[in-house]
Amino acid sequence: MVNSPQETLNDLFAALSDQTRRAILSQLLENDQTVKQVAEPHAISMAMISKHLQILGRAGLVRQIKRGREKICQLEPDALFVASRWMQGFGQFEDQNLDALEGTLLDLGLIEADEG
Amino acid sequence: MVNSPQETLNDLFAALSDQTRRAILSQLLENDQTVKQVAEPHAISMAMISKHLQILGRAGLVRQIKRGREKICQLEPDALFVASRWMQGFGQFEDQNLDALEGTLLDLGLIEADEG
DNA sequence: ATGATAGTCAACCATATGGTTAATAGTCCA
DNA sequence: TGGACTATTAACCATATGGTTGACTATCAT
Repeated sequence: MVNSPQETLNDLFAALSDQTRRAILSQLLENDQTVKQVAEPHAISMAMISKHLQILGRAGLVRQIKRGREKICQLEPDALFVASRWMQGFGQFEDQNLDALEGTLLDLGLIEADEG
Repeated sequence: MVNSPQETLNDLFAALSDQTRRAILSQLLENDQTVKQVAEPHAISMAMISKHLQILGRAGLVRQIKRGREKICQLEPDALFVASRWMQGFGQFEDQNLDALEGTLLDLGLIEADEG
């Protein structure tokens, strides 16, 4: 079941619309963590953390790798790029300039094409 | 009642998590529209469009100006910048690199400041 | 004044979400 | 083997959301 681009954006933005989930992403930016470790700073149940991680997983923002009885959670920041790209359609703010820049940079060979 | 930064991001991302609302933003990117005009391409009731516009308004993405019996809806793209900025905290994806690169390129004279 | 038009509000429905606690499935280890 | 630990699932609750229809307010035009 491959999601449509619209559904992908729905899931992405919905995943980002909760502070706990954004905090989890920040934690995972520092380093990979087990579910337990992810839960630690938050005053909510493990069950809820598990659900949040599911939502982040559905959005493609977090990957989980089973290791023994633990599960390692890793950030997948490329998913954010999709959302960022969508936003760049809305000209006036500075990212747009960066977007325009990308083509130039590719031409100049200063960056690599990594179309996800 | 000033929203906390977290609540601001909640509202922003939640507003973006619905395709109808994203479509409305795209419409308003083209030109300002009355509520009626906003509703036209969508197969849902005016009441629902009104609600969507409320949510977009709460997120700071759309402003409404009353003109006679109509209400003109205008895009406020600066709000997107807040969300975009938040995303840029997540280093690994290329915007960040582009951002860092921009200064270098300016130094090299390969691009002009604030180019379109 | 009357009617048509633009927009919002209220009541309602179904479903999703953030949260809980309790139960369950795996895994590690003494 | 049995207990401790990690993580998910199930059942439940309250609230929010996307949607409807119908009533209502305000404005425009004849």
